[in-house]
Amino acid sequence: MTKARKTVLEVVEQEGSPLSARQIGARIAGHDTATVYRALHYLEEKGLIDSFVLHCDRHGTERYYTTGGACHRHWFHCVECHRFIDLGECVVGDMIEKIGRQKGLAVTGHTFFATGLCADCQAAGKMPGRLPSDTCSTQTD
Amino acid sequence: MTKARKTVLEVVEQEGSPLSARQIGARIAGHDTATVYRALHYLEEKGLIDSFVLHCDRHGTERYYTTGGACHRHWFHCVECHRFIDLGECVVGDMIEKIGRQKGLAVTGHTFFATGLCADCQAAGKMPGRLPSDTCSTQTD
DNA sequence: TCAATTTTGCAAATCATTTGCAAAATACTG
DNA sequence: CAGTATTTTGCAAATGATTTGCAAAATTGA
Ligand SMILES: [Mn+2]
Ligand SMILES: [Mn+2]
Ligand SMILES: [Zn+2]
Ligand SMILES: [Zn+2]
Repeated sequence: MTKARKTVLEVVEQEGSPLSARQIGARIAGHDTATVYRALHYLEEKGLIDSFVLHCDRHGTERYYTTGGACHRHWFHCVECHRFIDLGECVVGDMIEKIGRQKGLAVTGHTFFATGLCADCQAAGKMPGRLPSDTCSTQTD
Repeated sequence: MTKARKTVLEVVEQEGSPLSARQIGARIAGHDTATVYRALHYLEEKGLIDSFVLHCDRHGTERYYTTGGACHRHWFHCVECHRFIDLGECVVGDMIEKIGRQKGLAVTGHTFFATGLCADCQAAGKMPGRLPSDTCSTQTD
């Protein structure tokens, strides 16, 4: 494990919630974007991190990385403040495994996440279909 | 509803399984890529189609479009032949709604799909972690 | 210590998707 | 219907995330 890869892994593990490559790069000093992406590929292939692709109006289509391993989790993405909220350990794995087996499929992976408004943003009076004038107050990088 | 938009909608509805913008464009004669994308945005905003973003090694990160409306479904993507297989009507909507409510979240949408090997590709002796020399026999566009 | 292998930084390339802009199509109005 | 306002489209150029070629730097191993 090289220093760059270790650093990327530590950033992902310490954050706890999903991070984009751009966000990871911003948290690392002195490493090129290509190195970050190559480290992410390496770590995912080793099973040390997981990823999923999410599209939101503000950030477009980006891949997000989380800690990997046996106990994988799923997330909620607030379309207003763009924070991720932990939905807990996977509760759909067994379900999809069973459905797949009924159809003769060998399920090796799945992607699951929800979107909407977090509690804070609801309290702030934001509506799901918000105006473009609304700002992104919490997530700037 | 303009002709271009109607054509795009018909292509999506007639296909039944998810299609990428590229595939949709290939099924339509005489319409620019930009027009296809703009039609897709329009149709999705009107709730006539749904979409999700999926990443696979062969096709990279692409957005896939399906028929929209009340009864939405989820899909399995074969990483070998790249066909989509219908997993039936959504069975996670209520579940995630409940989990969200417990955490004070206003869930407005979710993405859920599985990946692996379809029955045909398993029978053909393909393994989930396949070699780059394996070819994409069924999906060419 | 020296050659072989792997990793990195930098710049350029990819590729899906978006956007500016003027022409074409459509909707409206008198 | 004619004339004008609004919307949509085609084309080309721009975007932005991600990938890749290549030579230098770092690491490995004998
Ligand atoms: Mn976001
Ligand atoms: Mn595919
Ligand atoms: Zn929020
Ligand atoms: Zn298959």
